[in-house]
Amino acid sequence: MDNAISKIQGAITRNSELFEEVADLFKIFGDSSRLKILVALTQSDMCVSEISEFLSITQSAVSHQLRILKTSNLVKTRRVGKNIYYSLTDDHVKTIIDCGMEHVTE
Amino acid sequence: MDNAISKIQGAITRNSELFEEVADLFKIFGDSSRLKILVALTQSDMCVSEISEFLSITQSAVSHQLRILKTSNLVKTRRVGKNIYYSLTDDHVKTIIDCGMEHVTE
DNA sequence: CCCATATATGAGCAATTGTTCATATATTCA
DNA sequence: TGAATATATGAACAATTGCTCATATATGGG
Repeated sequence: MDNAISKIQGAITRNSELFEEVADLFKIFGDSSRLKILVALTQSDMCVSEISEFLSITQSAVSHQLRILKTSNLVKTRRVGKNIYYSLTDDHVKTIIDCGMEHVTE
Repeated sequence: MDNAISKIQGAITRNSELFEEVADLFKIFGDSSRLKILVALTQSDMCVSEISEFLSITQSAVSHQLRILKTSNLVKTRRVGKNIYYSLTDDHVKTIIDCGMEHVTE
């Protein structure tokens, strides 16, 4: 009696694209540099050089990661003089991170 | 006045290992095969061949993914005759997935 | 306008990842 | 016990990833 199972299969196959999107979202949170950037941004907007400094990685590396975050609409930018400040687009980000934190910290 | 920033930096640097753990958790959800397996398991326990069938990937590939899920304690197993049934260890998994789904579906 | 500073971008590379194929292990049934 | 079935495992490989280096772009100050 795999009727129940085949219903599940149906639901998942039918929404395959959705799950791929969700997986892609999680993938973004799945790198510690990006995660730390996002965590930092939940506390305060920051510019590239600030992030680069506290993560101890190259400005270039930070820029690359920020581009990924921006492309996926998790962060937005505003220019202030020579600096470009990054901030979260919404607070889903914080919710998701908290969700993961809760699991890890039991 | 980067006092605020340096506090954030401190908090993140101090908890660096925690964030790496959290990132590793998200990484697991960041593959669509694994995600779909987890989603399926929120609905019903399933054995390897059932999963393999509905995901349309090799039994071997499923086993490999299940091993990852088991190693990270997201799923547990029980043997029933020739089959090994996989189930979620707790419902944090569902919570996390729902979190991500909510963001994607706006 | 030119120079210093801030950020972005592209190429290249090592490391990691997800899959498949072949094979090993384990359990049931005749 | 031996064949059939279910699952696990290891090697190999292509694809992806995250970083660095070099360089491009853009802004503000003198």
